[in-house]
Amino acid sequence: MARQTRERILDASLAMFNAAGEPNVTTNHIADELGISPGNLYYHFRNKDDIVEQLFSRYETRIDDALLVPEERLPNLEDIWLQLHLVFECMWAYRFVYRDLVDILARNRKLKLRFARIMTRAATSAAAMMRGLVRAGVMHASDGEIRLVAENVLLVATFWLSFSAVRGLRTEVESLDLGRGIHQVMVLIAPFLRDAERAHLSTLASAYSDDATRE
Amino acid sequence: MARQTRERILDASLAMFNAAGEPNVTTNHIADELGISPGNLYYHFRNKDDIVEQLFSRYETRIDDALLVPEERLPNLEDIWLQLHLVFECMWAYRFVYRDLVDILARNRKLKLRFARIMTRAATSAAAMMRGLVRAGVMHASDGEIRLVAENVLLVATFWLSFSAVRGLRTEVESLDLGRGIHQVMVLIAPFLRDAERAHLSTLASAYSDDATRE
DNA sequence: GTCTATATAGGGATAGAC
DNA sequence: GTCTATCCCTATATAGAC
Repeated sequence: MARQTRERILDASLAMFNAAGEPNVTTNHIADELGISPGNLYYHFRNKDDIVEQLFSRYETRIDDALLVPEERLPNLEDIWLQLHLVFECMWAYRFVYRDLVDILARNRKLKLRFARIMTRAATSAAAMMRGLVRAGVMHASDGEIRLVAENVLLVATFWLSFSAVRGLRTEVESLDLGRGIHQVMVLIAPFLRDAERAHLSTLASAYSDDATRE
Repeated sequence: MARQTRERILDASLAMFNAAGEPNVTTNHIADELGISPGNLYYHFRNKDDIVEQLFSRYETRIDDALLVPEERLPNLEDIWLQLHLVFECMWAYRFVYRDLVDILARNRKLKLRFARIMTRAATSAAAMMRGLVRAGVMHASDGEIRLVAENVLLVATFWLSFSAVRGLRTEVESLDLGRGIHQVMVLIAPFLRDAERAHLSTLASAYSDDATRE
């Protein structure tokens, strides 16, 4: 049953970190939630940071997978949309990482390095996708433009959940907001698309944009 | 001397919050730094939140001022640049607010409401500036495009400092990064500019873009 | 206004019994 | 593997002397 308890601790920690923010959840809270003793929790994990790092490893595996660029053929808009969907689903599942990103990484040097690597991979992936669109004739942009836009894609994606939490008055960020996040990323590349594709995009977008910018 | 001590506490708190993050600075740290007793600190402020709220009020006054849109005439690119500069300088001065934004606002409902108001003002200001550029013939964009781009302007500006801290390996965000942040915001509107202005912009930008995306 | 001393609470973590 | 008990430490906050 050791394995099971360990997993239960990780699952509960993830849920509680996501709900309240990692800094606001103590090891005692986690033990209470599971109905186990704090001592038991510390039998399975060295300390709280150990739990965070294990969860980060899960996250890392999943985001690495989501960032794989299919090399077989030239990408189209649907490919981008699909990949963004995978990435945003992953960010949503591990949103505690993004909620207190700066603080978490500042307190843990190892995680900072690992996250920096993910960002580099993401930048490469985003630029590759856009260069694919250019080669496919769907998009028109110079390498310099692509580099700058890719950086903004990273930024918007990374902080979309935080932005969503802070913008407006809702206390809870809802899973619904993911679609709007994907849309806001697409807005970054829309100006560089061929007219037909841009029109196609704004059709897809109208579903989201209805209540996109109200407060 | 009461007034002076109060101000000294606020100044030291701001510096320490900015340096280490508000959650990582205790009232004892602040008292130690100033060479006063914790009791003295609590004579001047009800609690730590009181200090945070007073600093937030300073920030609020300054950002409100920076967000004022000059109504006299149609804006040009330099006006945008200047306003962004004022806004980014303010964000830099009170960067502790942005470093742990989600957590701080989640823990203090009043601040959440006040920040939401600032965001609404900022969105209005950004959209107004862009509509001004359109009327001046410098920019070409529909109202719908402006609304969406304004939202991304808000997001990039709000989280630029966090992004900068998390991207790459430097521990410290430097004041130098402000220029790059302004540049990344300009990248958002560049695709909608007339050719002449876009060229002008990329000339201004070359100073920043040299080491913009290295890791 | 400022200090010293202290109350109170909570979090992280460990020892040792079972 | 799990629990009970506990230690240590730090943070917030207050009381009362000066």
